[in-house]
Amino acid sequence: MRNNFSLALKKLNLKITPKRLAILEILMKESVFLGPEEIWKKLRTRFKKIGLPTVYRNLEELAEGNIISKINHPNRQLYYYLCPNQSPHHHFICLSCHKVEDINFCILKELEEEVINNIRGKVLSHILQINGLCKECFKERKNGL
Amino acid sequence: MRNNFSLALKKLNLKITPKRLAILEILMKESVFLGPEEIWKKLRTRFKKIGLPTVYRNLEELAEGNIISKINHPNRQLYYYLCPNQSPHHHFICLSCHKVEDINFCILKELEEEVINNIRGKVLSHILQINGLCKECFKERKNGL
DNA sequence: AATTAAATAAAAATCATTTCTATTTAACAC
DNA sequence: GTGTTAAATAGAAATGATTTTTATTTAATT
Ligand SMILES: [Zn+2]
Ligand SMILES: [Zn+2]
Ligand SMILES: [Zn+2]
Ligand SMILES: [Zn+2]
Repeated sequence: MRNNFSLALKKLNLKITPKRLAILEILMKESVFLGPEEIWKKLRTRFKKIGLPTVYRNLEELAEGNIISKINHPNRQLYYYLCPNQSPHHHFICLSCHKVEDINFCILKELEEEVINNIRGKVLSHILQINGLCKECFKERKNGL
Repeated sequence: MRNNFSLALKKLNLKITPKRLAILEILMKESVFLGPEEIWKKLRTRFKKIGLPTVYRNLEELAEGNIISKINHPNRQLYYYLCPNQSPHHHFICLSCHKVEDINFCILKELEEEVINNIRGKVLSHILQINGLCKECFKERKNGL
């Protein structure tokens, strides 16, 4: 996987730096979305010198290059997620525990058809995200915990 | 329509203030999404005393009450839109001229089915938005204008 | 080893948004 | 209309996540 990352970074003309790889490794281990500050804290256990702006910058570049995906959180802060699933799909995020799960369909085709036929414009990007409570968090809330 | 607004505000236990109605009137006239500062500038032609925090607060309350809808802009700033279309649907926004157009389908049903069957959690909210160029802006860009 | 452009640390700035407090106003009862 | 009360507001100030800046370091290439 480290090799895949290196390859992906090469393709984007991003240098393969230890910190960049560490950010990807941290994200890869997680099934929840993480914010820049959380990632920074984890990085600081491995690097004695690492600035928060470096984390912000790298996350932005990686998202720009579609290696990681940005989460649309209601609190409007930045969160990122590295999805192992390569096929086009969308995400369910748990607002309680931050777990990300795949929604196994992508509506891009239908959307583009609609936009071409009715709006006669061009699609540049689309957001589809479901916010809710995962199985475990929903159960807990039902039980009043 | 002013009466409809008053009724809607009543239902939300929000007082019917001139400024609140003015914000709704401004948004109703527009086919583009507007930011708090743009709305504030328009309001200042009618009210000599009006604070920007009042605009922010009101927009938030109106969005919370589903009278207006929040736009998900890539620049992550706040924008709002008052849609005349009451039926459940989603929006195409033009990143160039800020026009909002309706996408005439809502995928809430399919999403909930997927979440119930596969994720076994609860849907609290969902975002579907298409960002692109409207007919006019797309034409302009094609022509290299 | 030398070269060069990209990446980084650290400090500082930014600026959209929110909070705070004293004052005003809408809604309601009389 | 007058009085009462809770909500709304103005204005000033604070907030804090994110971005910018600049000098230094490092990855990649020769
Ligand atoms: Zn995924
Ligand atoms: Zn959860
Ligand atoms: Zn347009
Ligand atoms: Zn609409």
